[in-house]
Amino acid sequence: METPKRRRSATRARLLEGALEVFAERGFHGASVEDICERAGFTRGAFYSNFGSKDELVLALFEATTDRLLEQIAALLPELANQPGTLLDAVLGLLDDAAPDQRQWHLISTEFTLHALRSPEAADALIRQRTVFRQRLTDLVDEICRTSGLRLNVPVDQFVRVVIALHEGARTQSLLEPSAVPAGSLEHTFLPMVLDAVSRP
Amino acid sequence: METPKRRRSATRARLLEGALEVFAERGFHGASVEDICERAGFTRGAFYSNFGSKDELVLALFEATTDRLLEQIAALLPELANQPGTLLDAVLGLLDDAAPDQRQWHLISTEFTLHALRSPEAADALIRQRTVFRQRLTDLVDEICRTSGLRLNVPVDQFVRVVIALHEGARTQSLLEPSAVPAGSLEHTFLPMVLDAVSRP
DNA sequence: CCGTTTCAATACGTTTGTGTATCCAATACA
DNA sequence: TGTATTGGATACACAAACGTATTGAAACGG
Repeated sequence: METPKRRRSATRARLLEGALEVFAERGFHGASVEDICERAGFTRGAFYSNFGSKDELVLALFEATTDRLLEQIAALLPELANQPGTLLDAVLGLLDDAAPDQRQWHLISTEFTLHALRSPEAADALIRQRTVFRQRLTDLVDEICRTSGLRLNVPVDQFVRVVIALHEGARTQSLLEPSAVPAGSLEHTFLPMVLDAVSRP
Repeated sequence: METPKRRRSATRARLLEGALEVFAERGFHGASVEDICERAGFTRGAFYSNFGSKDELVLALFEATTDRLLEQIAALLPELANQPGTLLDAVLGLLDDAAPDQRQWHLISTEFTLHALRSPEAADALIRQRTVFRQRLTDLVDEICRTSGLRLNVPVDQFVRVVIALHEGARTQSLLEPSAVPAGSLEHTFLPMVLDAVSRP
């Protein structure tokens, strides 16, 4: 139907995509609006007719990216909950497969986190997103516990927080020293111990 | 004796200190040389007679900051190794007390890490620093194991990497949601389980 | 078909930041 | 005490980035 609106939202999407790439490469402050437009194949004119400012873009990008991530998770959930492996396989699978590009997502989300630690409103948005994300993981764990009869003796939310913390910390080390710390190695070595400890009465 | 050299190194130090603060507040790219000089009580003249460029400052700041951190650790080591508590108390104590300001150090080191993930030379420097840091922790663990007869059935370096990963990931959550995740809570809740698991034959 | 509207391009002015070149004061040294 | 040196301030030139104002073209509505 409405071709113009489609065009508009298409350029908006391309700008967001370009922003994602350029932010990952050069960081938030290091990337200029010009860089982003060039990457997307537009000029600044297109940018300022779609966004009021760079800050506004950042917020929009954050929303768009996390929305997509959460959709991705929703798509993965049924498969992970029912299919074969253990609880940890499912949880770690979710953490690994949620984002299409681990490195890029790590760079972007870390950048956002730094931003949030300096800006209360950004912190609000980030906390909301992370809360939803954790809730999805919590639901997954609950589901698997129910079907498998597993019982945890710590709050599931606490358990999920630890898995996330370890995963994020380990990812930093993996990206920095890929050969010394293969992706997922720390999690797969040590999380079973934790799970074992928290799942016995 | 040589007053001028002292003056020079004093202004250098004040510039570095200012840079540390301003970088923590606004991020690396977000902080201008002007900002840093103003914070330190100088003008750009002073800056460019002490540093060749902003990049050079960043490297120098990184070296200076990590040097101080490692000194701090060296000072803490004997006390922690011999005195009262458990192995985990010692290790977590070291991680907590090494930096005088956890928040600032987290912001700075995260910033450096992002920088390193985009710049191979910065990565080299960061990896070196982290290797030394881990080695100190490894030594501490070894020492405590020797005096207490404790025996780990995983490589100590692996164990230390996990502690660091969890600590760094948990710190992100603590800084973002201080009330939901009190500092150290995740570590103190879950690391004992890991230690217990890796210290039984 | 012709006016209108909309979106992106172009052109422009302003600000911000970097780095250099010059100047000034204070200390070192003969 | 006079001269040389050194460190930091001031002034300046230049580049990059932002945001605005204007223009052009393409789709839509009457």
